[in-house]
Amino acid sequence: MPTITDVARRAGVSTATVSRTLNGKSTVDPMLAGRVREAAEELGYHPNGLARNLRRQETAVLALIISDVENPFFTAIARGVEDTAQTAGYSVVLCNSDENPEKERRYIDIALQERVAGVVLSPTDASSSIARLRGTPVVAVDRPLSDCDQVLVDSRRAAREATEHLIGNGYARIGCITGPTGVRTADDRLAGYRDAVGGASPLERRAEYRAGGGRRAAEELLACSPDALLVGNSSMAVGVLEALGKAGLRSGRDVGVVAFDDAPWATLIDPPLTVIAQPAREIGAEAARLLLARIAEPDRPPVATTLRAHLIERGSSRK
Amino acid sequence: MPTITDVARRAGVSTATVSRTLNGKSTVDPMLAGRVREAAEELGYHPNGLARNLRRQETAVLALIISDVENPFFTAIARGVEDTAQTAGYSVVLCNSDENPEKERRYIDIALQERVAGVVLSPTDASSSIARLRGTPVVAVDRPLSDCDQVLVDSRRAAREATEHLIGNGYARIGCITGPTGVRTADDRLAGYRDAVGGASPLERRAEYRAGGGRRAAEELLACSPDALLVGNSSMAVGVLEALGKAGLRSGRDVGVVAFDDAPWATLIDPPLTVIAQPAREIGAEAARLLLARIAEPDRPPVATTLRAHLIERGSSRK
DNA sequence: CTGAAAGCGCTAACAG
DNA sequence: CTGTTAGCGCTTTCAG
Repeated sequence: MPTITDVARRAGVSTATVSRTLNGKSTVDPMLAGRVREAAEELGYHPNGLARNLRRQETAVLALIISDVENPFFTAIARGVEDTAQTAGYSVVLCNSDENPEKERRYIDIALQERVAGVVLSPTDASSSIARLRGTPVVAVDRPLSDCDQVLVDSRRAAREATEHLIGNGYARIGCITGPTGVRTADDRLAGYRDAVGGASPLERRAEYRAGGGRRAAEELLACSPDALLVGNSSMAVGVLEALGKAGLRSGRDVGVVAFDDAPWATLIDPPLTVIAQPAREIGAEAARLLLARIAEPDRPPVATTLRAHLIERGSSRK
Repeated sequence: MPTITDVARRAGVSTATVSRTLNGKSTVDPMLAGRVREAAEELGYHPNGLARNLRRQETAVLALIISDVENPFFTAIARGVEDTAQTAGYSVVLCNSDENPEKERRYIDIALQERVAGVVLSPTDASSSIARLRGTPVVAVDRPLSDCDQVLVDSRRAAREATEHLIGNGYARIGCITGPTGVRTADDRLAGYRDAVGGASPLERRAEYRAGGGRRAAEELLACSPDALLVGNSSMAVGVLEALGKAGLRSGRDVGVVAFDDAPWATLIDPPLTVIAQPAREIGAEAARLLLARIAEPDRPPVATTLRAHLIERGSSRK
């Protein structure tokens, strides 16, 4: 791979001139500039970003570490981050920690080693890996991280409201299927559910935030004949709905269902799924804004933004 | 941020010793090694990957540039790539080109600049940006790229079979909704459709590979009263099904529907959606394997793998 | 087994 | 406006 020296030699100028031309920093004689560009073109020269960044001590790339690429909620966040980062001249690379603290740690280390300008993280656990991040701007999304910027959603309240909505619609034995213990959103959603039903209930189940988790939890819970279910996310909802179908139960009429996340398919099913829509893209956009702000001004106090989720009432929560 | 020099000073050794200790390359006196590790720990030292890679002239990261993060087909590919890359000790960063050649170009440049070990790409167009990649191992997925390793799916045949399946089930006015001209999978799917219906048809529509595109195309096509629809991907299918619903048409009975990609929700709707399932994860895994092979042996001739999609017959293609 | 020193490719003073 | 030069932080000969 050709280097700046090759280009310089070929154009008959110094490396400094090549650098200046290609970066458009200082002004360069148009003729030399022409020669440089030509030489670069002919050689198929690509600046070595490693060297450049090493020298400049900065990168225009942001890392986004999310816990599940296959979850539309997180990909929507990714879009939000990306859109606002792009317009600010940053690129974003996405890493999938897969809800796995070990993989998360690996990606954090990589982000650190590659000296990205900042990282947006949906932490798998509340604290562990954050310690490593000292020094690099970070913002947490979806789940809290002590002492840093964060963009959260008021899950607890949303869960409570959704449960109250079910109660208001005449459901009396409401179950809750949520994510694993320790995952903050899962805990919060359970807490909100309890707020509404008046404390812990035997109709609570925890499982992976995936279709399989939802299915297993629902199958188990169905033995207790609940008449409604609050479901922790849309992946789980897929499993829950499958389980309902297999048991010959119709959502709404037999078992009221409300799930977090407004999946694209929510209106396609019959009855359409009542959901708690989270402003995922906006979460991403806000996270990117906070990150950019922190990069610009590393010492400002951390800010926590909490966005609101809102209930979209559809058929699955009406008898 | 502390450097290797800081660590060396604190441990009272040379930078060379620090490097050796931390990389476990050569053997180092256990006592010195202990001091080094301790110093590194205390300082919160993270090796600067930029410097390291610059020196070593290699990175253990792969770039995966896909055309739509919000499309489950591509995220499944991502999982496939990631899983096999991980086990080989590589990490993968994901970039979303958003079907935008401009963004694709940016990400390719970044990948090159950061000197990633290789890139997996689902190209937005057949050739343009590839030229830049000379020198870096690349494998194309989902869509072809001249002169390089690729992992494709036999879309044309799958589309033909799906259309024949509809014909076999008694549908006679079959429409086709596919992606934009120039996107190879879109062209292939249309070609397969034509193979089955015996040539170009007035019931063809092209649109963005998104829900909105599917919806608009379907609304338009519905004016021609087709009795069945072959749909280019699952995002489009969402829009198509919405349009059907709005028009009071039931899939299967009124309008047969087959769509590419087995979305998780396909079995949730009524009737369940007949799909052409593509082995997305396997595509990713195979792409990663090819890439790794090429990294190891840059001069071997390009290989093209074609995987088969298969029809999963469900209710939406039966009257 | 350890240290000194060179250099990866680039940018940014600093002179000219 | 252009060239010379000194590193950015790290690894890796080469001596000791």
